[in-house]
Amino acid sequence: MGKGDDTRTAILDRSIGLAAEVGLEGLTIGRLATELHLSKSGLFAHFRSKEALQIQVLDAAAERFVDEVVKPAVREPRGEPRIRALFDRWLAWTKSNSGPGGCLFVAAAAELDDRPGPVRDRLVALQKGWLEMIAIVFRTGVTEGVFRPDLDPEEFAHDLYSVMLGFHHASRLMRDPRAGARAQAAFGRLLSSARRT
Amino acid sequence: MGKGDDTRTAILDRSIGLAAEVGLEGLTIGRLATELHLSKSGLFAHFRSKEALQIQVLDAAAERFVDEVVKPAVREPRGEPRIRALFDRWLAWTKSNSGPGGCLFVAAAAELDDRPGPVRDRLVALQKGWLEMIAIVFRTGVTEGVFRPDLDPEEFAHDLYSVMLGFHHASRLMRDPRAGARAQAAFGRLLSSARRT
DNA sequence: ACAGAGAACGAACGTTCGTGCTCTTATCGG
DNA sequence: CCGATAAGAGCACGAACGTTCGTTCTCTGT
Repeated sequence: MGKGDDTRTAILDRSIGLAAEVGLEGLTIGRLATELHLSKSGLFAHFRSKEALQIQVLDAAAERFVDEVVKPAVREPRGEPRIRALFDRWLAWTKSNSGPGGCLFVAAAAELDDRPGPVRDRLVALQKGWLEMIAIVFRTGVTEGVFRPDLDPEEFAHDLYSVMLGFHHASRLMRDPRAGARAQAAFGRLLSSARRT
Repeated sequence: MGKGDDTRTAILDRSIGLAAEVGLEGLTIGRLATELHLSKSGLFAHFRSKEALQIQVLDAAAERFVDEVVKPAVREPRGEPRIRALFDRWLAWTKSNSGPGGCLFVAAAAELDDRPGPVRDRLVALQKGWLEMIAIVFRTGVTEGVFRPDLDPEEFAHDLYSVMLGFHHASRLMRDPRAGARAQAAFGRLLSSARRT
């Protein structure tokens, strides 16, 4: 504990925002130090390599994501309300993440596509966890009798993620004001095709 | 013209592959020169700045995309065959683009999300053109009477692009062998919901 | 009061970055 | 076959990169 942890938290905080803008590779220790009024070496000492920093940034972002998106959602009633909360909060997370940059995970996903290494491995693990979370929520909806039992929960998760990616693209890159409405519409169609008849 | 154009083409060729791997920012003149057995300065002379190189890389990739995806697709019959050809060839383009890296445009989209400048502007323009192309193909399907006239063609384009993004994510990052099948399934659902009853 | 740990500093390292020069070699029209 | 012109090499630059080092504070526990 103590002061060091506060600094570390502040570093990771800024890193998340910065990495969402310029990527995990574009994230630079020098710039980070300047913005936080630290020396490069002092900042560097908190992590012993840039790679370690990148991984910890991913972990910190995931922790925040769970707090802001997953936890509140699982407090909603099983079935449709819960999955809708998941979706709505994910949208809000992507929109905020404040200022520029969009969602760190989406940015990192494209960046680490084909660059093997521990950082990529960590991201894949986190994404797998998130997709599994969606699938689980869907499955509980099935056992509750509101979703069709003949559907593959993982495919549902995949499709939902596609909607989210489409939203990110339309809103962040294309700056399309209809992005939100379209994401909601696509989500609605996905839901209604998953509902038990 | 002469030899210079051959070199330029070779540079852009390698640049497209490299940029798909490491991004347009990660694309480096030094590495490019080494791989192509050129001097940094000799290579640099072809473009007068890195930014100009990045833009020309985007343009070159777009040109190739049109040749490999759009042109063959518009030779297909109007309506469903044409839009299916568009989709299938896009999938093939994303898979090949040979070796690692995936689709340059998807990578660039995430990278340039919130980084203003001429490169981003160029990418947005190209993406807008591509989305418009999808919408136009959809519209001709409407006038042919095979697609529902009450649907928004641009929304259809948006939804189709979402499917593509989902495929890219599942296949490139997650290395999910079911990515192709799921993309086809999602495409099938999108199509059947767009067909006239 | 003193020892030790933790946190941050400034300076420097070897590399690589993009970008300029100048100079030499190839190419091609008259 | 020659001379203009295009293409590329060679070299150097300032800046930024990640990383290491030795040092200096400021706490905390004994």
